Amino acid sequence: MNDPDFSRRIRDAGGRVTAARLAVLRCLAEADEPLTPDEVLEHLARNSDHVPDRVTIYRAIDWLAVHGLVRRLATVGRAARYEPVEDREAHAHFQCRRCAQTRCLPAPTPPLPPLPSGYVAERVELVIHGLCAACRAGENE
Amino acid sequence: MNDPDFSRRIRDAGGRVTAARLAVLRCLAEADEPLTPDEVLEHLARNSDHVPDRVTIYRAIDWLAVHGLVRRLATVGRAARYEPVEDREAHAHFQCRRCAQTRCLPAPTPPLPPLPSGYVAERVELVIHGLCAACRAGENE
DNA sequence: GGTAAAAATGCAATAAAATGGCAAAAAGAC
DNA sequence: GTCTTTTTGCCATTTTATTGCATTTTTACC
Ligand SMILES: [Mn+2]
Ligand SMILES: [Mn+2]
Ligand SMILES: [Zn+2]
Ligand SMILES: [Zn+2]
Repeated sequence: MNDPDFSRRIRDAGGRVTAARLAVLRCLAEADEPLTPDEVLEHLARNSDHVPDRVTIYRAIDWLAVHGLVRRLATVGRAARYEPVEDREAHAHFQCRRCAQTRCLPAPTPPLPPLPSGYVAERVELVIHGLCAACRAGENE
Repeated sequence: MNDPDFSRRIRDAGGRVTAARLAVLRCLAEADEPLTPDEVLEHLARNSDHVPDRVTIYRAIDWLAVHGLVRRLATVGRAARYEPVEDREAHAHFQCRRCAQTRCLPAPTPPLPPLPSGYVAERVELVIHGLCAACRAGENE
């Protein structure tokens, strides 16, 4: 599956269309929640034919982020999480403090608050911290 | 300076009042922006008499966070950032993508959006990503 | 299709941030 | 001051990410 849209977006961003970039981008687009680089590697190891090196995944994600095809979320966990930048309006995320699950919420991002002079905003991010349904149910384990 | 209020809050939380906990809590309270554990260590190394071990700082911060005296922010950088939990209403933060400066904004946190059923929110966090005044000025360096 | 230049990759080494184990030290109750 | 429990310091280790460099892949051009 050599999705022509992914290829085009990479080419339009001025980069070379490589197996690693396509695989990473497709992986993030198919996931229904933001993934860590390691989770991307796991997914590719299970579902893909050619599995890129871990460093290549880091570099591919990084390139995609710098060129606006994916975005890195602010997280409380140790690992970074990424999601594809798509048509969908920017939205809020829920982060479970127990299992670190991060999931997209329907809520749109709130409006930009006033900033100190000279500061320029590029993105507004809303993070809800709490317990997911599963963790709440089994909290006393 | 053995601030009785900090001591009391630690004791009320059920812990022992130690030099490290007091120093870390005071450091975060005196800083005007959220700090990383390493920045706390630097501050203490410069301003304090007894400088705790790095691991002790991690453990003190962690204890303070678990007991609600400080809170950990969601960040895009690799290092965690903490700020004291004080009287002040929960507020938004600005994170500079170039220098990683994180600063408190006057804007209060927006209301909680609807969550999937079974999910419980404990905190709402608003993060503004962009460029700080200094980085914007010198962006082409 | 073949060739050359530029960009991307794999692999090993290294760095940054955080955590775990354990004996020694400090804190608090008496 | 003594005793018990908690905390600390030190060292080793883990997790996550980055860097250097030779090799491979991509793309532009013929
Ligand atoms: Mn999302
Ligand atoms: Mn703040
Ligand atoms: Zn959970
Ligand atoms: Zn800046």
